[in-house]
Amino acid sequence: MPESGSTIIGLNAVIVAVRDLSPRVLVVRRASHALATPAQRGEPAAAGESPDALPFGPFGPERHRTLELGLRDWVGRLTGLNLGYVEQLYTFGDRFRDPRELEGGPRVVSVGYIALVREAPLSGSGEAYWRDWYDFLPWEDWRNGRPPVIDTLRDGLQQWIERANDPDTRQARRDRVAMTFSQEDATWDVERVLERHELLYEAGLVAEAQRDRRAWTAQTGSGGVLPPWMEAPLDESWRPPGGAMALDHRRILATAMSRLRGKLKYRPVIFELLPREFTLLRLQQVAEALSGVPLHKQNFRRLVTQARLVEPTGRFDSQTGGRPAELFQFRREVLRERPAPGVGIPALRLVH
Amino acid sequence: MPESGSTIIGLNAVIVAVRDLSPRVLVVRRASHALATPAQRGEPAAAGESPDALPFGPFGPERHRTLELGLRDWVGRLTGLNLGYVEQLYTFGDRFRDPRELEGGPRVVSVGYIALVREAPLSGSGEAYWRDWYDFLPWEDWRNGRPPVIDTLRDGLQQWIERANDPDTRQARRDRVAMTFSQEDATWDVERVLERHELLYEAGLVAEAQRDRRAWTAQTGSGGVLPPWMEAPLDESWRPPGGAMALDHRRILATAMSRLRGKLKYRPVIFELLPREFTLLRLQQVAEALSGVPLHKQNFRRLVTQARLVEPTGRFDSQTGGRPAELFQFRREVLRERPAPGVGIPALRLVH
DNA sequence: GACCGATATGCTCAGGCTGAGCATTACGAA
DNA sequence: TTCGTAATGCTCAGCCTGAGCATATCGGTC
Repeated sequence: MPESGSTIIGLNAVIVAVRDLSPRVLVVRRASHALATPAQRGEPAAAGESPDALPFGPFGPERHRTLELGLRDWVGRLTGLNLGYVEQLYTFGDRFRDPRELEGGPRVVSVGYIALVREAPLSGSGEAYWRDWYDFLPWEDWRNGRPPVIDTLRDGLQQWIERANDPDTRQARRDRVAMTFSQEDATWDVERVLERHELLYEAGLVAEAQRDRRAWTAQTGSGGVLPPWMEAPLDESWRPPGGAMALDHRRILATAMSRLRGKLKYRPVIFELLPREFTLLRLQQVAEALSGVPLHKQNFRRLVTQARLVEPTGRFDSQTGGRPAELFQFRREVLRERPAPGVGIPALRLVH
Repeated sequence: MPESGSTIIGLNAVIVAVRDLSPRVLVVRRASHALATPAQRGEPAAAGESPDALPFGPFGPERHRTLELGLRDWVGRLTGLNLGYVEQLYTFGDRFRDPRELEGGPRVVSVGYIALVREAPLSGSGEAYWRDWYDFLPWEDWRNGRPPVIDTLRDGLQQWIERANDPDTRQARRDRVAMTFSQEDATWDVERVLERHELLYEAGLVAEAQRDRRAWTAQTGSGGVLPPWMEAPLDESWRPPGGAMALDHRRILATAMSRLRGKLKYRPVIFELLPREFTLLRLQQVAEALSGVPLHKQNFRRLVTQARLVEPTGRFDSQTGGRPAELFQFRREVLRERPAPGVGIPALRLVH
């Protein structure tokens, strides 16, 4: 098998903004790799087009003192954005995460970052653009109740469970499905985005699983042994939900969503996405956009005001269609006072 | 300045076990690097000895399908341990994190992992041994009330605040100290281990800050400009608390402690450190050892039993010195039932 | 054989927070 | 003036948490 043995380090950025009710992520078009058969039969990109990719930049050890500074540098050049809040997510280094490895390309280890910005016009050299992150992970949006795609997924997962011959494997699969796609909607855990995506990948239900499987068999021949994480044969009638992304970028996006949803609860990161002054409704909308569940309005207000997370400015916004809403701003002092300030400290639950 | 421009990837492991009341981490002796002046005037290692280091292994892309499998492989060879729970922590890539870079050595980017094991005799090729993690971060152990070293640290931090000439900088420093080393003990946030360590490093209060500063000036000459994160001049009478570690390994340990303390609350990882059957007191002791705070006994029991995290086995342990304690075991089914099972879901607070 | 020290285990109660709904206020438009 | 639409205010039951008091059951001692 061709394998050069070399390794290179790169950086991927999940840059998040919220526009209106839509959480957006910055993507670039990536020329489809020869082996990466464009399998996205789903909604967003027409068949044959290149899938969206997260911005990627190489890490230049001679130029950058830290990984994060390296990231800020090339993101700035690509998009003109000056990143505010930046946090390292995870380092992705699985073999064949870039299919060019199959042809002897180097192992690409990529350090993923999440960055939060207030949406601004893009300049810079790249052809980056914003896209709703639920285009890629539609089953994560429960703001208007249970998303219909969930039923499809549960069907696919049920098939995956039944495909296992061994009863123990079947039980293990059943448990995993129950844990991540809990049967009763009330216990939907908004933070398990990554676990759900990994389960769908292993079950062969997302387009990338098909793509990687084809790339693998094309390279090793159909007689070759598939790695265990690609064992599941695909039902040919299956239409993979959600927009596919290049390489393992949908997994990186899922990691970012998990992390951000978790962080919301105990750190005031949400204000990185808002202008200095905002109404409480706007704050709630952004919290809902990110967490993907509707929140109880009065309780949400009570939460953020009683936690003294925000303070009134005395100014008002009259463009509401009803009674004017007071404008609030983030109270920085809260950082000194409370150990873990965040929105939805408990409220990130479905409203019934 | 010598700088080769090359980069290599390695793996660091923070392997944690709990023995009696002591949370332990696996370390190896590392030959002190020429530039890394042995500055540990603190308690544990005699001056001149090499500091402890976390186990480190190179990543071999040709051999290992994933980073984690690579880690399991060399840890197994080094220690004979078969790692159970393993989780990626963070990727460390700051310039000069390995002082050999100052002499033209390569940039070493290290992916840190935390692993939980039940303590077992060490075999394998290495001279690894267990050490109490509070030897390295003594200010994190509040199980017997406020640790005395806290007063020393607050003194040092006060000096650091006052050393700033600019009033804004002074206020920023004051805020940061208040946030991490909260003045009232009641609001001590056990999860901010990393933030506290980074603050102490920047304030020049831990031995590694001295060491790195000396290495830097030795290389660039005393006239050279120090990087901003090393600006603070050191008070010569200062005795840095806690045992120093090689390179940035104390920072990696702090990252692991932060992550583990946070995770305890919402994932049942604690059972990775316990035998299959245990008393509730033992469970509490391990939770206290990791979180570094005493817990209210009756409430702790109520928490874990009412959350149905454990189930009684009907067997008893009579070695308690008092009434025999019933043995319990982890209830795996809880994973399916509750979205975020963990011990101390709310109880990780000081008992008054 | 009763007593004591030590620990496990059981129970209660006040206070705070959460989920949920009802009520009132204040704008623009008809 | 009325109506539609939001913003904002208020209440209340239920649950969870912090804290303490009470009881059970061992080994060892007198």
